[in-house]
Amino acid sequence: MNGNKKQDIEYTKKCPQCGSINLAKDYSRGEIVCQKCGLVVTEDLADHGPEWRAFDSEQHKKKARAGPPVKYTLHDKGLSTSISWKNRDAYGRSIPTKNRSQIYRLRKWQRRTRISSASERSLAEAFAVLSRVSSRLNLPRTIRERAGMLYRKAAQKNLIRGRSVEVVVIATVYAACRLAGMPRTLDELSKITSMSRRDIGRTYRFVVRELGLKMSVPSPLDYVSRFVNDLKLGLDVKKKTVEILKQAIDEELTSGRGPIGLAAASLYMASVLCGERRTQKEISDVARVTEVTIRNRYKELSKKLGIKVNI
DNA sequence: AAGACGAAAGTGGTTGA
DNA sequence: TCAACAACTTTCGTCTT
Repeated sequence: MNGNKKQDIEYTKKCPQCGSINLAKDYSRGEIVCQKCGLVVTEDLADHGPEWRAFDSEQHKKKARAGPPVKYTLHDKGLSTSISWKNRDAYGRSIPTKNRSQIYRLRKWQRRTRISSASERSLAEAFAVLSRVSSRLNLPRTIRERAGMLYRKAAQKNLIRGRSVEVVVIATVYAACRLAGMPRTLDELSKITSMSRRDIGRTYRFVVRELGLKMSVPSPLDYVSRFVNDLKLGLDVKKKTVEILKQAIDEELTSGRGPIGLAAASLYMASVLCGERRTQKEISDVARVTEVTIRNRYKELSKKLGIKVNI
């Protein structure tokens, strides 16, 4: 990274590294982060924003009752008092028996509130991770909420035990994307987090099994919108791509083939046919498959569907 | 010079014994 | 648990525009 990130850069300005204007505040870390290249532009935001994100109205009520926002890392700091188990007061005098039952009740409640604050703390951590991951992916709110719901279900069922909070959150994000018909690859997830594809996949399968989620196999059609957007292509190209893919599905050319490769190849063909041509390289960059795969698929499709593509 | 092409060898995940 | 297998990637030399 370049060394001048501490200069006075407003988050309304451009990223000094890649020039993108897509900078976003990351409340959970107190940073301004470039959404394109990941550069941390500024640290230490003056306003750390709300401690909590509300994922549904019920949760909002629960979280909103509290006073001013506090950084979750400071949760509990200086606020809790411990009550010794010895029956002595602050001066070391023994406490009269008539007050003992009162002290006992205090201890009991302290024990209870400790337990609840521990679980709330881990939820806070989870939602911080969720917020970070989903802003890196530019996920719509509905998907974030869905991932949040999945995580809470997983937490209720004690599925986090023995796993890191982070990997479970990422797995729920992966699941939520697929449920919403906007699948991301495990590679994408592992690239923006510190977890490996293996671990995310394993945790994902575990969560799906334990929560009894009904997952369907991703269709190539699910990828079209995103790729069209990323390549700034028109609506006609999108329509054409979908048309080609539907034909391919009808002719059963899709089984056993990777959905991304199929989507990429169809998009390539459609872009040429519509006169808004993108190179195989450009498409392979956004689709994250190689040009070779795009070539193989598109050769196959144009031959079997009888679609002539003149380069 | 850039893009497209395709052969050949390598990689990681799935499947079935 | 292991080997076979198909899809996909990497690499690289060649052809086309």
